[in-house]
Amino acid sequence: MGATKTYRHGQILRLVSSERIANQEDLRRRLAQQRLRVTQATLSRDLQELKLIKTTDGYKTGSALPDESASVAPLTRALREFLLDIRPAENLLVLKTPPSGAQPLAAAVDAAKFPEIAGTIAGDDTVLIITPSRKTRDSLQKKIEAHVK
Amino acid sequence: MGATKTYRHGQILRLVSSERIANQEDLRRRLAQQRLRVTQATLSRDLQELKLIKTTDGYKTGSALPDESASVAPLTRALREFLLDIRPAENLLVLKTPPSGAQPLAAAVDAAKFPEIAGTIAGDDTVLIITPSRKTRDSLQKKIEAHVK
DNA sequence: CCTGCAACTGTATAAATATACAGAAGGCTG
DNA sequence: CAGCCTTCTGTATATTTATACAGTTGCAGG
Repeated sequence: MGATKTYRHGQILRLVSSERIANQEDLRRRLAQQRLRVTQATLSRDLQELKLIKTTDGYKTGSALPDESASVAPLTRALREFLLDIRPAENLLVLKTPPSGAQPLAAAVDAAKFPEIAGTIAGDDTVLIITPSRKTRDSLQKKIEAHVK
Repeated sequence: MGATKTYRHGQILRLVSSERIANQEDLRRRLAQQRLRVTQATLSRDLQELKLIKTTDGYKTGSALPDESASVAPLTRALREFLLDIRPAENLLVLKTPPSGAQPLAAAVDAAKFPEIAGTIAGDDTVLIITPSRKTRDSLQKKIEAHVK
C-alpha cells in the first residue's frame, strides 16, 4: 500500500529544493503534473512529516535556511534603537540603554546566539554580558560594534 | 511613534526563545499579560518582520532549529521499505529493491543529497549510484547501511 | 498652520493550513 | 477466511494566518 507515499515524499523534497513552492495548493498542482494526485489535506500531513518549513520564499528543509537574516536583523535593529554605550571590562561587556531598554536588548542579544557569550543579565538600563575570557570578549565587542556602524 | 513596536519585537524574541508559543493567539495572550495589547494581525506582521518560523514546537528563530530530521527521516523510511540488497562494485553501489521500488528509493536517495553521490540511475528494481572513487563509495555505503540497522 | 507622506495598527475578511471523522486497503493471527 | 489492527487518504470543516482597507499619529516642508 505504502509505496506511493514514500515516492511522493521524495518528489516533494525534489520539487521544494528545485523551485519555489509558495503554498500547498501550488504543491498540489505541481505534483498533479506528474500524475501524483492528492488533496491539500494529504500534503499538509506530508509537509509535517518531512518537517518542511514555510518561509516567505516557499517551503524549505530545515537545513537549507538562509540563516543569519533571522537572528542578525533584529539584533541590529535592537542595537540601533537601544544601545547608548559599550563598556568593556576584562571578560565582561556592559551595554547601557535608555530606561527599560535592557530587557529587550538582552533578548535580542540572546536570540543572536553568539558563541562567545556565556550568559547575560539584564537590569533596567544595563545589560551585562559574560564571556569566558578577555579574548572572546574582544571578539564579541567587535561584532557588536560592527552592527551599529 | 515607533518605540513600542521595537520593544514589542524584543519581547516577542524573548518569549519565543523561553517558552513554547504555539500560535499567534497564544502570543497575543502572553503579551497582554505584560500590558502589550495588540491584535493577531499585528503579530502576524511582527512575526514576518522578525523572520520567526512556525514549527511543530512553536515559533523559532531560524538559527534555533533542530536540523537533520528533514532529509534523513524519509530516506530511512524508503530504505526500510525498499532495500533488499547492497552490492558494492568499485566506485559504484547497486541497490536492489522489489519490483518498481527503484524509482521511489532513488528519489529518496537523491533528496538526501549525499556529497559522495555523483549521480544515480534507477530502473525497475535496481538503483545504480555512481560515486567519484572507491573511497567515497565506501563512505556512502557505510552511511546507508547505518540507516537500515 | 496646512498639506502630504510614511509608519503603524485595528477591523473585517480572505486565504492557507490543520484536523475530526470515516472509509478503503493491506497485513496478521487464530 | 473472519476479525482486528494499522496506515493512508479524502471530505468537510475548524483553526490559524495573511491582507485589503481605513483611521490615526507624527513629522517634514512650505
